[in-house]
Amino acid sequence: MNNTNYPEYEQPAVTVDLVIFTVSAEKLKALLVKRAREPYAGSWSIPGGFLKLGESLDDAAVRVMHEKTGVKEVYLEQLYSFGRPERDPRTRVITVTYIALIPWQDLVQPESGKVTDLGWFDVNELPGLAFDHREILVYAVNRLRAKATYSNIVYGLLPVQFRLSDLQKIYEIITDHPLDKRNFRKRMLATGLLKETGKKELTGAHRPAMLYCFKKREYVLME
Amino acid sequence: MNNTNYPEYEQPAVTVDLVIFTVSAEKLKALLVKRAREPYAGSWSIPGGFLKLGESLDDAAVRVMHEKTGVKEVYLEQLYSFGRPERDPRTRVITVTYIALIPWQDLVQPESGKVTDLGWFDVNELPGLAFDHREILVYAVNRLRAKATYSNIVYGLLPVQFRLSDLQKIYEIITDHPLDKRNFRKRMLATGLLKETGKKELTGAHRPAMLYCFKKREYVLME
DNA sequence: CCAAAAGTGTTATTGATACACCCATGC
DNA sequence: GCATGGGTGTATCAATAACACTTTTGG
Repeated sequence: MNNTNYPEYEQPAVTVDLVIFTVSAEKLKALLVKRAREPYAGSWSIPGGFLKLGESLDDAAVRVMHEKTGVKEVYLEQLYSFGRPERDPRTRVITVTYIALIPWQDLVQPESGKVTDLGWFDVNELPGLAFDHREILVYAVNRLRAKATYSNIVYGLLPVQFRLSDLQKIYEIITDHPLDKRNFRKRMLATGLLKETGKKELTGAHRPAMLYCFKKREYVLME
Repeated sequence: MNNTNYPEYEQPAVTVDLVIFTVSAEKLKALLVKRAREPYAGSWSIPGGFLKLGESLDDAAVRVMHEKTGVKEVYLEQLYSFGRPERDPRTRVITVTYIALIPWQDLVQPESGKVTDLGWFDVNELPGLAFDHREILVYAVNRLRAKATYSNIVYGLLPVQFRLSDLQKIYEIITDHPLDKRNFRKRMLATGLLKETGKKELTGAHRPAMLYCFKKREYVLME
């Protein structure tokens, strides 16, 4: 024993892994990284990295987010910690996972042009994933679905200004249920979280839509 | 670098800490341990321990629970992972925290007879706590409050058989709101999660109450 | 017969759901 | 003028909330 009462035996490694969501082309998608090295070389995995000793868990999540997407200001929420002893074949690794939400419009190069080791995948058509990353991703999708129904979490998937039909579409994609347009609008406006911008959408061969924004871009429980 | 692609620099320590709840004497209480050693020697803290390399996070939680209460079969749920670099003054420690619920009646020696380094504290009258344990405890209470309103989580605080008034009292204590007796009973029976046992409470100078139990003692969402 | 907790229904209010047509624009 | 999505109101139904007295037992 040392005099600090801390164990001297080996400690597990700690990583921070992210399930980064966006919505595009009517699909809920997650960002995956193709692994370059063993184990699971060539497999897709969710992005992550080792926790550095000086940084908090949240800081590590922000760092990984920035490394993979170039974006810093996003919705981030700790999801769960996974730590089965066998989840990494080499050594003991505890992973603290996060959900991140990013508006499709904020991505620097949508559909990852020439970068082939990064890809956005429809969460309903996932490739084989390394480690226990499928379990993590499924857990994240369930959490996102649940929170969409009782919070304004989807603001993280929308640009600053949006049409009510954009908002409705996001809800429909995440929960996979169609919504009634009139009831949806009534309910959303009743929350008091939205504000008309006064501006109108210009493009499109149809009546232009009022653009709305969230009064505060922060997580709030609804209803 | 080694050939496993794992960092050779120092890893943080990983602990598993528990917020163990019970309800007694009309109060929601948490189990605290008086620290024997520095840092925070003499302060109260939530029970916990270092993760062993061969055990899962859940296994570690069960182990700590058993060590402190002598009880193994309890409701356990992972709460959150805390990892501010300065949260332990000596070295980097990530803690994965859990909530545990235990029926007062299951405790071997209620009000911890001669054991003075363990104590049950009203969550509204907490002593000074070591590390960031106050933050963790407050977080746990909020989670328990929230879940009480939309799940049957309170089964973990009740013995196998109980009166509907016991159930109501638990809800009132956790949420700190009085409930209407008739509406409460209607709503609870409507969930279909309860079953009459046929037995009746015997003690007491009043009409004996029907005893109920949960059809399944497992976590279910309500409403 | 008194104290103590158990048990039991109805009404009013509120929120949720279902549903169909006209409007403004670009081409 | 036609195709496209934008925008609006009412009626029904379901869930929730408010509310007070009778019953059974022990002492």
